[in-house]
Amino acid sequence: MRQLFRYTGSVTRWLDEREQTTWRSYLRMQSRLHAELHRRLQAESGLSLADFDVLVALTDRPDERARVLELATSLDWEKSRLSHHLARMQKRGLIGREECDDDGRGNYVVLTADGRAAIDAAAPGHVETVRELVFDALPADDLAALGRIAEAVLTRVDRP
Amino acid sequence: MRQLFRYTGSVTRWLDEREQTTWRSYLRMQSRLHAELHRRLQAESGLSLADFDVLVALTDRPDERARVLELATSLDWEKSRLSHHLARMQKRGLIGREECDDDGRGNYVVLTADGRAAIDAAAPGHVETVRELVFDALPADDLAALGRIAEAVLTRVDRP
DNA sequence: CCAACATAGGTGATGCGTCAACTATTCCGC
DNA sequence: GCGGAATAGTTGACGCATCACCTATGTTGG
Repeated sequence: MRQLFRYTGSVTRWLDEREQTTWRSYLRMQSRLHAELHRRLQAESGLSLADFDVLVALTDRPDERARVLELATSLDWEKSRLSHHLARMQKRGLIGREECDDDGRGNYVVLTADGRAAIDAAAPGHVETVRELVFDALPADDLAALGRIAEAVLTRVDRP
Repeated sequence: MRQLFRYTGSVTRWLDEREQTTWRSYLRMQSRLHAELHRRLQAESGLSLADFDVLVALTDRPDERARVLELATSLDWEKSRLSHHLARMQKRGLIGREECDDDGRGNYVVLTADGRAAIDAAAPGHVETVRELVFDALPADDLAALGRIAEAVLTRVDRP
């Protein structure tokens, strides 16, 4: 990452050469992978990765509808982010809103026919991209390691 | 990710249960990790991860100066993104500009004293966070796997 | 009942990232 | 040298993410 070894007097434990190489590779991979997934999805379907996630979360629901905060929880998004995003998606006709009878504050977010068509059209290509860029590139044991790594890091991040 | 198995007639090879679990874990990990690294860096130093990367790239240079497109290349950023970001960083006094004698179109980006102070103050805490959230969480063989995985995926993404 | 509080959700400002278009210089072939 | 292509860098528009704050409705203890 750079001459991080300059601060040798600090209490910080610096990264050694291998750690530094690994970290740089990870950062570069995640940035390039995200960009490429986004680019292809956008080009093939006009959806962003965020759109895709919202639509997937909606189709996961029994009635293809959900309260805004339910959706925010299952996406692990801030409600404000979701609110802004839903407004844009609604303008594009991908989702709609319905009154919530038992809670006057609430809203249901519903999948529109256009929204369903969009996710149905986008999903196969996106899955194929993920397979091509990730799963086809990894032997079984590295795949298993990836799962372990993700869970281990998540445990650290989620319990600070 | 959802009922991706619906499209069984398609040519797409779907993800099996283990692949799907792994993929979801990865997505969640990368999103939470990035958010947490950003949050802590921001709280402790007022720098964003992007600011950090730019400042690190600059301190990597012999004279702590670089042409804009050089910087863009080493960061692997689009020149437009960098241009916008440099404008914001300049407004905050983290970097400055200098005329380029041998190329009238060009600019040198230079690290200011404030910029150097900021990166010096931010780096130890950031490295410590990375160590705590990632390296301390992983046994040596998973760390090695992470390096292999990142390189394997990068090869796929970079050669389409 | 009603005041205090909690909850559902939206809004506006600001920073960030991408795209397409633009300006200004330099390079290169004639 | 000069006209067109290439290069360095910026700009504006727009989508996206976060933050702080706001409104409206529901809930609850006295």
